[in-house]
Amino acid sequence: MTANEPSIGVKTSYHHGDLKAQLVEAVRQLVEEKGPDGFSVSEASRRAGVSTAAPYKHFRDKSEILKAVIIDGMERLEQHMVEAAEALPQGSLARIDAIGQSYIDFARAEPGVFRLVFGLAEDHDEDPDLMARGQSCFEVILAEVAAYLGVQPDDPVVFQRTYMLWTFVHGHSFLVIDGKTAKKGQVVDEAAYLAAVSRGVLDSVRAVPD
Amino acid sequence: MTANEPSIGVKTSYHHGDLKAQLVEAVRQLVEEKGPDGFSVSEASRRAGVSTAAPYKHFRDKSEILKAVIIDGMERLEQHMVEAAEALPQGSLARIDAIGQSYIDFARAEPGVFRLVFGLAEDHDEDPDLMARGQSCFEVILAEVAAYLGVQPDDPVVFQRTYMLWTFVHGHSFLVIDGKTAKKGQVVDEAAYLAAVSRGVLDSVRAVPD
DNA sequence: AACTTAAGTAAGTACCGTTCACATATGTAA
DNA sequence: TTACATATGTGAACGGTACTTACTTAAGTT
Repeated sequence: MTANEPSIGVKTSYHHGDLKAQLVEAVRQLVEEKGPDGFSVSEASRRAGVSTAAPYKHFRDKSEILKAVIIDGMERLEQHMVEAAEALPQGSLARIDAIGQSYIDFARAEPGVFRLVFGLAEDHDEDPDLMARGQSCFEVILAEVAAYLGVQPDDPVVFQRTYMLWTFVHGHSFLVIDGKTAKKGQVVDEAAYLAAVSRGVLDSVRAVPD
Repeated sequence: MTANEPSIGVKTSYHHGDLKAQLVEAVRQLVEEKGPDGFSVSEASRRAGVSTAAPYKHFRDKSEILKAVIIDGMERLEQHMVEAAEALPQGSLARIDAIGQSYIDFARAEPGVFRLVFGLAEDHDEDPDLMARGQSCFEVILAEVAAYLGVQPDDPVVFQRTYMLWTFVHGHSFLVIDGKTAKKGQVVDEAAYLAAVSRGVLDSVRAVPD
């Protein structure tokens, strides 16, 4: 046992009992505190109250721990979106706006994790777990757009419009957490702004040729 | 002198002559090769053919080297945008589209640097150099949008529309380099897509209340 | 030619990622 | 219960990295 007491969880015996989950939680906290690349396995171990070698019984290497944090973040983001949608009537613009807003809110609440989820690692597209989770998130909005437009989800126009909305919300989220919008009262009313965009994308924009 | 020959530049004498610039270039290469957090000062020193302590005569610490790479990237991005615009008539939608396309092209060509420019470091918004460079980039599009809409650049509507365009292009760029669009023939014709969005944002979207 | 300063070096410190040999707890089967 | 396999912990070590320090050498400057 080290001189330091663990700062999260309790290690009551030689065996920890829940180390894997607590390491993920420790890394999540560190990522928010010090930025996506500002965490160390050592520091996470210290916070969980175990030796620096212990994590390697649960994860192959540092990047696997990161991946677990990313997947956890994706799951929470999707849940956040679903919850935001539930309160509003299906097939309504308000519901689509609420989903977009929840996406932006998540980025603001957990910028470190958000950055991690989207692109810190270069090789996301080679990992089937991550791609599947991402697809699952995308389908939440896709289903809503299909319902609003009154067509089948596999109609190409649904993908196009959903993608447009996503790029907008995604881009705005990044610019927000990068402080690029921090100049005084720009984008004062985010909700009105969102509504204008979704209206434009879903009602006004001409079809893009396939 | 180390056993390794420098891989970029030539060290003809005890004094290097151009170490600062060559370190930035070495880091730029490393960032593209190994990702934004996959570079080390040591490796960059090795590539420039100097000892690992030499960089600290030119930069305070690792983050200052990164910042130099970021500013260099921002300058090149802006130049890229300006060059793309020059070929086309001022005040035309084609010109605005070309600027957007050059932005996306840059992200595709230098995904590592692009990621660095936008948000790897958490504290961009606290650095006046970086903010000024970013603003300068933004103003390139702002001026074009103002010209297209036929109003003064300081008109609030110009900011709104420019910001909308930026979030779209920015979001799309990130999704592209993250491989999130890599599923078959989605967004087949990027140019047509861009044109539809810019048309929608600049011609169709209702005004957002201030 | 003497002095200051800019720009390099080698060696050292502290930390980090990872592995290894080993220790201890837990589960299963005799 | 006992014996053994397995899961999960430890401390010590290795090499790599960021950065500092004391020292050296080149390049102005007067």
